Amino acid sequence: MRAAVRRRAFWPGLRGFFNFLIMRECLASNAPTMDSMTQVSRSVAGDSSITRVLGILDLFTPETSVWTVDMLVGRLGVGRATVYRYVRALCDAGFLVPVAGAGYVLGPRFIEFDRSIRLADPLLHIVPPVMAELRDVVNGGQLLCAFYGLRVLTVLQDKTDPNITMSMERGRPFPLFQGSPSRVILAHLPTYQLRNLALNHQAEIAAAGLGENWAEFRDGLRAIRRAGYLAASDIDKTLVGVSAPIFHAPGAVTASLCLVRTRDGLTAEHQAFLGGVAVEACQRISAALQAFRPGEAAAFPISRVRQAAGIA
Amino acid sequence: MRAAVRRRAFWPGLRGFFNFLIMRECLASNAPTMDSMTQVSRSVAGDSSITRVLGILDLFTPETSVWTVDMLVGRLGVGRATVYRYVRALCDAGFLVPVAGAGYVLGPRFIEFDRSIRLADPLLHIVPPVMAELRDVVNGGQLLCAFYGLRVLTVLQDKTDPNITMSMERGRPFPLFQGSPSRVILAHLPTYQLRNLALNHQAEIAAAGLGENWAEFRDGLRAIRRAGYLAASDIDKTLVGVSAPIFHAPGAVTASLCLVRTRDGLTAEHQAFLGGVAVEACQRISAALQAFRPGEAAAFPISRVRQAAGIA
DNA sequence: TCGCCAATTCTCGCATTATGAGGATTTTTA
DNA sequence: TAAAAATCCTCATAATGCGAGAATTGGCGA
Repeated sequence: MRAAVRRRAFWPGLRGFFNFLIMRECLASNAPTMDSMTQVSRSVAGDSSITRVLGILDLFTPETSVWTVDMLVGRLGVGRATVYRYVRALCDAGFLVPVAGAGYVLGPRFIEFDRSIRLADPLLHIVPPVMAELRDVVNGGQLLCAFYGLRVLTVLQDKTDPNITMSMERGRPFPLFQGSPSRVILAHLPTYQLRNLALNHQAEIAAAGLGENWAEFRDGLRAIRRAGYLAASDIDKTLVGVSAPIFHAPGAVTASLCLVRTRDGLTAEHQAFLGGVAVEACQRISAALQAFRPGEAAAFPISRVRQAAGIA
Repeated sequence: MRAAVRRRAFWPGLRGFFNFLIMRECLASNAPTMDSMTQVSRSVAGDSSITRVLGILDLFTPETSVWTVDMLVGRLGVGRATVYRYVRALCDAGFLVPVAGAGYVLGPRFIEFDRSIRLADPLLHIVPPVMAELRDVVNGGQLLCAFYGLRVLTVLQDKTDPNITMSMERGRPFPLFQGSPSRVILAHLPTYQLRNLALNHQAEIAAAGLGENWAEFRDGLRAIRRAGYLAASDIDKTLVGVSAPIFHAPGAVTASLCLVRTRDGLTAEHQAFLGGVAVEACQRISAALQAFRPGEAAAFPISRVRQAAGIA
């Protein structure tokens, strides 16, 4: 009750700030906010104190980046003491930080872990020089997108054309079935994975126009695989993304490189040219990746679609 | 047992890769690896399944970025089923991802959360243009360091002098009592916070040469506060960092800007000049921060040193 | 495409430990 | 310095996390 008073004291201002941020981002790209889409598919968890604690972190979005204990009590439906226990554990681990007055925000641990991932990622050692080399040829923008479990997200960005306002900086998630970076990765997944996906995500696949049934889905992806690259503009309608796959082992896709140009006046020939550039670059990247330490099986994330999940 | 066989199959190669990374980093900066120092002070937690689960993530360092279930069983001393339960919760939340064969690595959630923090951080909207403006004046490097709870870490970096090899990119933690960015923040903390720090971290303060007792500690920091900036080269001996504080509210320090130059041939006059530049820039940044949305109390992390911790 | 084997999940009884209410403490602000 | 708000501590109760083994699934080779 008392906290509610405090909250009102600084909340409207913050809201204003974050609305500004969101608007800025939405205006920058013509794409709708995709975060919410990926956010939803995440809450398939069971119930235990552990999932409840981890679930708290999901509440901290750019739109709602400050949570007071009282807000959490209301949201989680558990006692105040329990919320304090949860929050304390997360604070001790550095995942949350208290802010002046009251409330908590995401903590420094995420920034540190991101660095840790960057340091350990061979892709980020190999790709930057390739991107720099391609910069003038592409004359637009480039994205490196990694495949994590069942998520695709940008891990590296390079932009030259100031007219291209890509809000696709590191950390921005892609819907699994939309955008050329995702779909070109999808196309190179092993068959049994694709079958599981078709079983578990039929509605989303149909909604993305990837086919109404398994045969259509499979054949569509096979066509992409045959072409070697995929050009599409299904996320930002004013842009075209030309993506090719990157493999950490023969037949094992792990990422994709996406060359971005404004759609305006881009001929089919030019698209094909960009496709060739992307494929050639990705072949070099893949080779470097596999040769990084000779004879080594690298540690790259794999997809894991649970069959049981589809039955429920 | 069977997993141990698999592990041996790919482990040596990975070790080689990461040793390479670590070496590369240590060679780049002449500074000792500080991560371990900050790592240690983190494990003050009690014991519960929650802290145990969160503690698992701490095991994933750049040196040991892949953990198999069997390794975790050995390390945590809990049953295999329990480890699977923990790992599953973390995977479902996106904090871990299974890799081919066996084992887990840090997941995409950290990359997404880092972006979330970047989007919500007013500093990252205000400071880049200031850094760009200072680039030619400084003619070296610049760091923006944020104060998170009781941690200081780099959140933004700008480098022009190629001779300065700063391994201080985003996410790199600073020891609380070392380095000019940390110490200049320390100097502007409220008195009761400093008193708690002096109680709880006496040994570290003495080790960092900040005084053997409360009076020395306080007076040293007061001198820094009087000067308005701090020049030091206590982390990388070949460099000098000149730092000034940034305030999110009058008297409430939240970050620091650090101008970096090679120590070689840097006169006292030049140091004073850089100090003036830093102070002036930070005053502008602070003003912008406080004016970002007029009349609003912003949500900045605060330090919270628990008095009870000092008694134990 | 099928089948095998390792990797993961499930089942269930038991015991540890998470929970909530309210009071004690600490932190912060005036 | 003192008052108010936020955070933490204590303890009895009951829920739920734990471990061992069985059952299942997913990944890889033929």
